[in-house]
Amino acid sequence: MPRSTPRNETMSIARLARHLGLSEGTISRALNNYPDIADKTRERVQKAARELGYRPSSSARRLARGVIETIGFVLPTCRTSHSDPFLAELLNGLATELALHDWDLLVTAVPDGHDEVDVIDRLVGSGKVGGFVVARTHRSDARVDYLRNSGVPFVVQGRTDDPSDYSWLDIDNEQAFVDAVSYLRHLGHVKIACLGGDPTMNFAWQRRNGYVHAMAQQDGHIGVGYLIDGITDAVSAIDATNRLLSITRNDRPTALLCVTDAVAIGAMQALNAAGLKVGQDMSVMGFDGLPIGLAVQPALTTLHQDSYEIGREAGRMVLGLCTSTTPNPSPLQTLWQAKLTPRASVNPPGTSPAQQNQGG
Amino acid sequence: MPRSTPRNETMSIARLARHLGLSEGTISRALNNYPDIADKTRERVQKAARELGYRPSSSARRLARGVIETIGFVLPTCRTSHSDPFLAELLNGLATELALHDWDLLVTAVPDGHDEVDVIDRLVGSGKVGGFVVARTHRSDARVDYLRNSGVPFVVQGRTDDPSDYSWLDIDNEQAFVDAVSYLRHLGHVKIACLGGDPTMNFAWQRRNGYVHAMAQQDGHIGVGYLIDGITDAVSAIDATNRLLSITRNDRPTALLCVTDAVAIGAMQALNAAGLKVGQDMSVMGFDGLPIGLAVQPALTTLHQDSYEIGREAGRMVLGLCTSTTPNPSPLQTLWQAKLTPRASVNPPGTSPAQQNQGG
DNA sequence: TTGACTTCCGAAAGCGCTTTCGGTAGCGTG
DNA sequence: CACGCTACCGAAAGCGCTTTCGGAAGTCAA
Repeated sequence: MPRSTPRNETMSIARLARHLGLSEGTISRALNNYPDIADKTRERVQKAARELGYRPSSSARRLARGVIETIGFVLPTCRTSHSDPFLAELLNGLATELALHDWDLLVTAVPDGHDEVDVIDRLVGSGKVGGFVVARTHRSDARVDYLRNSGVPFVVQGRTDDPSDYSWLDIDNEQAFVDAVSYLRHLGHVKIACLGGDPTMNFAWQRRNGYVHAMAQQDGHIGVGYLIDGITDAVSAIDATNRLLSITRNDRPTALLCVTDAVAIGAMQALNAAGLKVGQDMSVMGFDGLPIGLAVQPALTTLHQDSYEIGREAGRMVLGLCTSTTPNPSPLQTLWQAKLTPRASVNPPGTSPAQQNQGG
Repeated sequence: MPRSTPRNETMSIARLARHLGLSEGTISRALNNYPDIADKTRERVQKAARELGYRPSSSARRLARGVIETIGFVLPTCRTSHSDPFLAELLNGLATELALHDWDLLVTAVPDGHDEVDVIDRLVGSGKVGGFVVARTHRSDARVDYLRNSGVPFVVQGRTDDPSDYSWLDIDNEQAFVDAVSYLRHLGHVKIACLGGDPTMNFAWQRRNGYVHAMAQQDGHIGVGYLIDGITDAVSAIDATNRLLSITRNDRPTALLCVTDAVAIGAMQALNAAGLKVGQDMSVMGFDGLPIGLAVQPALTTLHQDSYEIGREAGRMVLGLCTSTTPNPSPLQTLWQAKLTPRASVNPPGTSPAQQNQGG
């Protein structure tokens, strides 16, 4: 079990130096692969360090080198997206990418009554983090505004209304919903409704815009009451769907575009409860590609985004900014396309059970 | 010359000292509320520090004081519980509690091909964290074994098979499933089946045991094929439920206890697909209290656990251990009770729609 | 043998903060 | 006025590491 011995008191570089009869400076340079150390010495030092379980103190190293090698991340406060699967995966990808480069991820939450920007400011000001990642951006986002003139390298997952002069990566939400509308119209749907999310969140706003623009361009008719904003979870989706169902039979939409899978699942429940068949009486489409979309009946057609990979990429980008030697690196901006994933919850209008898509 | 504007350069304690005509030591003691500093001086220093935006460098402070004030957390690797709502909430609670005490949370992931214990070891060894929190414990857990003789204070969310000599907090999973069985039997159910989770995960094992013991004690009969292990998500739940439905009519269970809400929702989908009415033909019960349980039809009876509060408590406990002055503080152990939350998915066997529980 | 290099390592000065120790001023007491 | 005492602050030694600088060997050509 050649892991560091538990009873490992403080194994400092000084002890190592004494042990080997070398100076501290030599040890340090040997361990950090400086070229002016004899190969024989370097190996001897590295071997001893390994055997004695020496680990440089990161505080001391950071202080001496003046680097941080830590990225900050603030958990979004919005109570509505509490059990947010997207976020968990994003965090996982981000942490993985950073771990692979021996950087740390400092995660903090915003306690009730505290200001989110203050929390970021403390992290940055005390030199605890050398870079930042923010997620779940609002159309106008105080965090981004703060970071923009803080001098700290940062990457935004999502964009704000004015995304020109900073680094971000985002799903092309608008295009995704344009594609979704095209897909539905291609199948023959004309009366397409939309359950939009919180309009202050940019991803929801963009998706909503994609719907509105695509409907306009494709001569689609957005019927009265077809567009319902502010739907953030399955519970509010049920309510909204029931409002759609109160529209008179002739004007009722045949397809329903939902801002997230969670909302789509709520909509499906409401349709079931009303005795309507999803995929026949009404087609339903979500966004995210959650695993549960495969479990529901019928399986949920969705726009899939790989949050884990988005997290990884966010990590790569912020590392790139932090380790860049140029004083003011130009912003990195990456746009991803969501993948339309057809399943059984969407079919041409008036489909009979026999003709229905295979789920899966 | 007068420096009115706070330069954005590094505002060190040395600059502050020069600015005020005091020594660095005095500044430090003034800011840290040492008693041997004149009130007048203290106020003058704190005012200047505030105005000039001075923030002590945390690396330097940590190095000098020999404290860490950072807690480590490793994201679980299990691919199955990827978009795990429980974990996201736990993290939120933990981060909140730590933030309130100005401690940091260092989150890391385990990249593919890396060893989880090595990851912890590096964090501990390099002095990056002064305490640890682990979640999603296995019955036999290498992480706990490592931490147990590492000397680092740590708290485990969940327990291992031998939970005697370390600090943990956990839901009383076994009791919860005992209660669940009692509840179902009280309603008249005798043929009760169970979809258990990954038996190497302790929470799943405990719940399964609760089911087995309660059935034995209450003269319940665990029919052939009634207990199915290894169900970790909605997709595998569908498959397992179909197996239950292949049992001949007379022996078929009338109630189904599921290891998690996600599994329960999969089971409900399978029952629906088979043309059975959940809450009438078969009662279904989950565990977690996810919001989506309110959105499904019928609403899901569940055993609710407040993951956010569990995270908060984990934070309190690990802070307690880390700041304890006694050299070997005795372990803190907290057991929580899950709250049985009756909803429409559970009713006495043979309930007609009219008699059914109200959802909500 | 000398000088000019090269190779390799030790000495020492930090990084920005904390904390011990000691000293000065000011106070009161006899 | 000497004494002790307290209140307050400065000097300085770290914390554990990095990095510059310079010097002692060793190498090679002339």
